[in-house]
Amino acid sequence: MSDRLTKSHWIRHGMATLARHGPNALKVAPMATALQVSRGSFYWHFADIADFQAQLLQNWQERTTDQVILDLDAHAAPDRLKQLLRRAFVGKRGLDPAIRAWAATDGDVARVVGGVDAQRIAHIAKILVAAGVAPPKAQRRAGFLYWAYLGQALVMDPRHASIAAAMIDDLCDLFER
Amino acid sequence: MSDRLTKSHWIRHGMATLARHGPNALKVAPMATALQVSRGSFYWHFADIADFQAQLLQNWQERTTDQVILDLDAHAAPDRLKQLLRRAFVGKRGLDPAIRAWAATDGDVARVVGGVDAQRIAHIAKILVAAGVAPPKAQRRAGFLYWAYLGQALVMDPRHASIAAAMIDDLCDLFER
DNA sequence: ACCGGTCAATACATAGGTGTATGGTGCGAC
DNA sequence: GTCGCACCATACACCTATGTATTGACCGGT
Repeated sequence: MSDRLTKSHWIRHGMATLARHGPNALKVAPMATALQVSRGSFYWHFADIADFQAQLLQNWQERTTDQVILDLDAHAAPDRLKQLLRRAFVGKRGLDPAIRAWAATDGDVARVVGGVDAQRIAHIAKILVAAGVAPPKAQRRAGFLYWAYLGQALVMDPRHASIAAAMIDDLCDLFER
Repeated sequence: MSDRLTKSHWIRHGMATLARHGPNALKVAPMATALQVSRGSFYWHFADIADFQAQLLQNWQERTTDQVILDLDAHAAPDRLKQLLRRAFVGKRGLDPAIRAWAATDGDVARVVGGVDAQRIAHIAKILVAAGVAPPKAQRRAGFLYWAYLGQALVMDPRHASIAAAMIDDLCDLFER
C-alpha cells in the first residue's frame, strides 16, 4: 500500500496540467504516462472524462470559495481593500486563466465560474460598503475592480501584466471615496 | 465560377466558428460540412491546419489594429476617453473572448495577442496624456483600464457583464484627474 | 493459508481528426 | 473543340483519444 495512486493524486495532477497546459491537455493517456501509470488506473477511479472534469471543477470551486471566506475574515476593517488588492494583483495568477479559457468552450464550467464571479464581486462590494461607499455605487465599483483583476490575469503582454505597488494605494483612494 | 469557394470564405467561416464555438471547433471536417464542401477544398486553399490558423490570426490582427487606428482619429480632443470607454464597455464583445481562450493554450497566438494588447494600451495612454495626466501615471492607468475592458469581456456571470452608462462618466473623472 | 476487495496492466473495439494521392468537373483561353 | 488550370470529391493510411473487458498483482482480515 505504498505506491498506489488515489483519486486525489489524479485530481492534483489534473490541476497542474490544467494550469500549465490548458484545458485541452486534460486527456487520459498523457496524464497516465506522466503519472507512470496506465489508463486502467484512471478508469478505476473515474467513470469517464466528464466525471473527472466535473470533480476537478468542483474541487476548484470549493477551494476558491473557501479562499474567499478566509480572505473575508483575515483582516480588520480599515485597510481590507488594500490588502485584498495586494493579494489579487501581485500574487501568481494560478488557475484562473486556464479555468476561464476552459469556461469559454464549456457551458457547465461557465456556470460554475459565473457563480464564483458573483461571490467574489459580492465580497469586494461588502468591503467597499464597509469603507463607506454607498451600496449601489459600491456594487458597480466592485464589478469594475473585479474586471480589472480578471483582465490582469489574462493579459498576454508581460510588460503590462504587473502593477506597481504604489498604484494599489492610489486605486484604494480612488475607489473608496 | 459562381458557387466555388475562395480562401476568404474559409477565413470568414473560421472567424464565425471561433466566435461561436471557441478555438477547439476549428476542425477541418465540421467546417467543411458546414460550408457544404468536402475537405478536399480546404486542403486546396491551405497547406494544413497550422497554415489556416495562422492566416486566421493574421486577419484578426490586421482588422483589430486597423480598428484602433480608426478609433484614434475618430473624435476630437476633449471627450475622447469617454467615447472610447463607451465603445469598449457597451458594444458586443466579438472575438476577444475566443481569441484569448485560444491564446491561453497556443504560444503563437499569445504573442500576437500580446502585441495587440500593447498597441491598445499605448492608445489609451496617449489619450490620457492628451487629457493632462502625467505620462508615467497615464501608462499605469491605461493598463488598468485595459485590464477592466478585458475582464468585462470575459466575466461569466451575466449580472455583472454590463455597466451603467453613468459609471463611465465617473470613471473618466476618476482617471483623468 | 486463503480469500476478497482494491488497484492497475493489457488488449481490444470504436470514433474522430489529419494529411495525401488520385481522379473528376467546369470554365476560360486560344 | 480541346487544352489546361482552378477547384473539388473520394478513398486511403495514419494517429490520437475514448471506453470496455479481461486478467493479474498486492494487501489486509480471518
